[in-house]
Amino acid sequence: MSVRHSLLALLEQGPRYGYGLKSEFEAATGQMWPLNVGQVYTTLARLERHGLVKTEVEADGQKVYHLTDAGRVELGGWFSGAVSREAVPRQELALKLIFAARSPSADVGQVIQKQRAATVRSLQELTRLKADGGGGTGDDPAKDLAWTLTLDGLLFQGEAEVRWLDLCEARLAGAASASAPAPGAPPGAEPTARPAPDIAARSAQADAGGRR
Amino acid sequence: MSVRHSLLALLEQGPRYGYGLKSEFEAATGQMWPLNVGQVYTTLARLERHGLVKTEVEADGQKVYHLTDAGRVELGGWFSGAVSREAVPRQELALKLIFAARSPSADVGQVIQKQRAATVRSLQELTRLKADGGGGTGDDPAKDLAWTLTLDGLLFQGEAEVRWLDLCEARLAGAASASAPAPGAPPGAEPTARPAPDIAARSAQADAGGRR
DNA sequence: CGACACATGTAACACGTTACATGATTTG
DNA sequence: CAAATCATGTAACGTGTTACATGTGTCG
Repeated sequence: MSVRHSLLALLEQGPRYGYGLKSEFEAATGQMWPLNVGQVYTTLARLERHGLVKTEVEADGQKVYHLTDAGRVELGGWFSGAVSREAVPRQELALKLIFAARSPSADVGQVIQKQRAATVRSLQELTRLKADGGGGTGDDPAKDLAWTLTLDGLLFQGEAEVRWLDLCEARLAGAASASAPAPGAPPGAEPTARPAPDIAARSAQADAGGRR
Repeated sequence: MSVRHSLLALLEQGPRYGYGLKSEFEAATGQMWPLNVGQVYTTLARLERHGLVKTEVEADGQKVYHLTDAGRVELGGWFSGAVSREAVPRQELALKLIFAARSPSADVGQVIQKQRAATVRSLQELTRLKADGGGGTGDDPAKDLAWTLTLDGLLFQGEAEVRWLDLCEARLAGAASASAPAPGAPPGAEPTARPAPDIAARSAQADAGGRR
């Protein structure tokens, strides 16, 4: 759903070659998301099959793709509609924890720790990237924007994930102690989300090797 | 990647019928994720092709699926590895904003507002669901756990998304005023993420109709 | 009897992704 | 000249997803 619409967005600004779309896509995302040329052509073929795009063959055999009216409508629909988190990929991580919790062979706590460590590592990497200015050092403003938006998005997602993992850990510990009551643990004391700002800002040392 | 591994996890607890896996999957996720039976069979066929699952045909023609050693290894790998946000679906929303920002026909501000409104609505819906106790009213503890984890995950994701959208809005306003300098806007005053806790707790009234 | 749950599958499609094959043109 | 870039595409695979076709058994 993303490549598809992105190509339509690029074609909105005028007819292009398939190859050109690849470069433009990568330019627009600041090399954040490399795109295989092959995928451009397969996607264009599907778009053409759906009547969102039309092809014109030039004298030398090269093909120029351009948007149809239906394509313009589709693009408008993308821009005016919202992206839903529920519809999109089943939350794999939640699924994983659910099944890890009921698996005899898996240790949920460890699954959480593994994921948490990986996410924190990725957050540190992202903060580093952001501090570096995104590689381009300010040559292309569009690229910088793309980088900033993307990096921020990943950071926010990652921070939310870490907080969620912590909450899950607490919840699962509570569930475990419910079946085998822990000493001095008052029932009904539900674990709650604690605010955990600046996760990514914490030093690598503090987290290296994982907590616990 | 999710259904695949979930089925392996279910088969870890013993051989099952394809149909039974569907019910168990839905029971495990508390009906959070309905699963088409057809997909169970197609997925099982793929798993068998990869040698992660084996079939035994009973006298009456019914098939029993069970895990192979390779399947057990694969499952272990799932549990012990981390899920990466970068690899998984290209952040569609970021992509959308990037292309909306450079599209003459789209109004980025409006795209952001639309998405924000939808996300806030979904957050309210989620909080409502959570308050309701997840439909099951405590009959099945596994189901409650699944619901809690999932709902919390969606809540955290959604809250992060709203905060990110706000940040994007500020950034884009800054970028716009950079090309056409706003009066009294000191350059170098970078917009920053403000903490925005309890977004979902805000009343529906306050947000109905969108801000602005 | 008829509806419903159990049980099995196929066909078809969408999207993403990679690997491979081919050739023209440009440029160091 | 050789390498890189421009340019086009096909084949194949993985995953998710839906719609359809078929049959058995059970229970009201």
